[in-house]
Amino acid sequence: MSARSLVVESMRLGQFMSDEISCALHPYGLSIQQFNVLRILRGCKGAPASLQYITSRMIHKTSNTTRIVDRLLEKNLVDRKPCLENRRKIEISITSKGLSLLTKIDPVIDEKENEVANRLTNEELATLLDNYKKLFVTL
Amino acid sequence: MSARSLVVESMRLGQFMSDEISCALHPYGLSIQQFNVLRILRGCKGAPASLQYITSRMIHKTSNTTRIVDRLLEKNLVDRKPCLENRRKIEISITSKGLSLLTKIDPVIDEKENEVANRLTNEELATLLDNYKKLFVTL
DNA sequence: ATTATATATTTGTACCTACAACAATTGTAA
DNA sequence: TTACAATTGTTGTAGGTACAAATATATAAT
Repeated sequence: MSARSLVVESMRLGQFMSDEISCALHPYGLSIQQFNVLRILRGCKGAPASLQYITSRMIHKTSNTTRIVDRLLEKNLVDRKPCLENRRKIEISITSKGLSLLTKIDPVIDEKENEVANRLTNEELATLLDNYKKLFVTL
Repeated sequence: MSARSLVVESMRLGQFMSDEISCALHPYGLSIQQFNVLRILRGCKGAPASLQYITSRMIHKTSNTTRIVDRLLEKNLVDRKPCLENRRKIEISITSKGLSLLTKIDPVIDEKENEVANRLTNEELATLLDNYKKLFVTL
C-alpha cells in the first residue's frame, strides 16, 4: 500500500512545487524551464555555456533546450553565438536584460521557497532531503 | 539553502518517479496519464464516470481529459456515451479490453513501485509520507 | 586521403500541460 | 417566460517532454 503511495505522492508533491514556482513566475512571462535556463547561465558568471552543458543541468533530462533557448532569444534575455574553436558548438550567455530580470524575480522565488520549507522543522527538512537521496539511486 | 533544495529536489524526485512509471508503461503503448485514467475508471467498478470526475482525480489539475480520453477511445480501451439524465455530461467507462490490459500491466507497476519503496525502511517511508502531508497544505 | 565513428545541435512528431475562449445545456430569478 | 448565471465539455494555442531521425563538424582508424 505505502509503496504505491510513495510513487503517486512524490509525483503530486513535485507537481505542487512546480505549480508554486510557475505561478510566481507567471507575472514575469517566464516558464519554469526558461527560468531554469537563465539561472544556469547566470551561474556561469560570464562564461558562455553550450547547449549540452545547459541540458545536463536541467530537471528534465530530455528537455529540448534548443527550443527553450529560442524563446529566450526572442525576448533578448540570452545571446547565441557560434563557437569558433569547435563549430559544432554554440555559445549561449545571459544578457544584461536577462540578469536584471532575474534580479527582480529572485526575492519572489526565495519567498516562495521559504514559505514552503517553513512547514517543516530544520530536522525534518534534513531528513527529507536525506531520504530523497536514497530514493534517487539510479539502477 | 535547504529551502531552495527542497523545491528543486522535490521536483526532481517527482520527475524521477514519473520517468520510472512511464518507462514501465512504454511497452504497452500507454502514457502515464492514459494509464492514470484507466485506473480511475477501473476504480469505478462498472459505474460510468463523467469527465469532470476523472479530472478531479488526476495528478495534474489542468489535464485536458477530453483529449486523453480521445486517445483511449481510438484504442478501444474506453467507451464514451452521452448521459441521458443530463445532456451536458458524458459517461465514460473502461472496456473489457481496457480491463485486461490493466491486468497485464498491474504486476509490472507493482514491481517498480516496490523496487523504489524498498530503498527506504518502513519507518522512513512512513515519515516521508507524513512530511509530504505537511508540505501539501494549501494556502 | 578515405571511411567510419563520435560529438553537438537541430528538426519532426506524438502527447501533454496550462490557460482561455467557446458552445450547449441546465438552473434560477425577475 | 425571458434573461442571466452556472455547469459540463470541447476547441484553440503556446510552451514543454520524450523520443527518434537528420545535419554538420570533429576525431580516429585503415
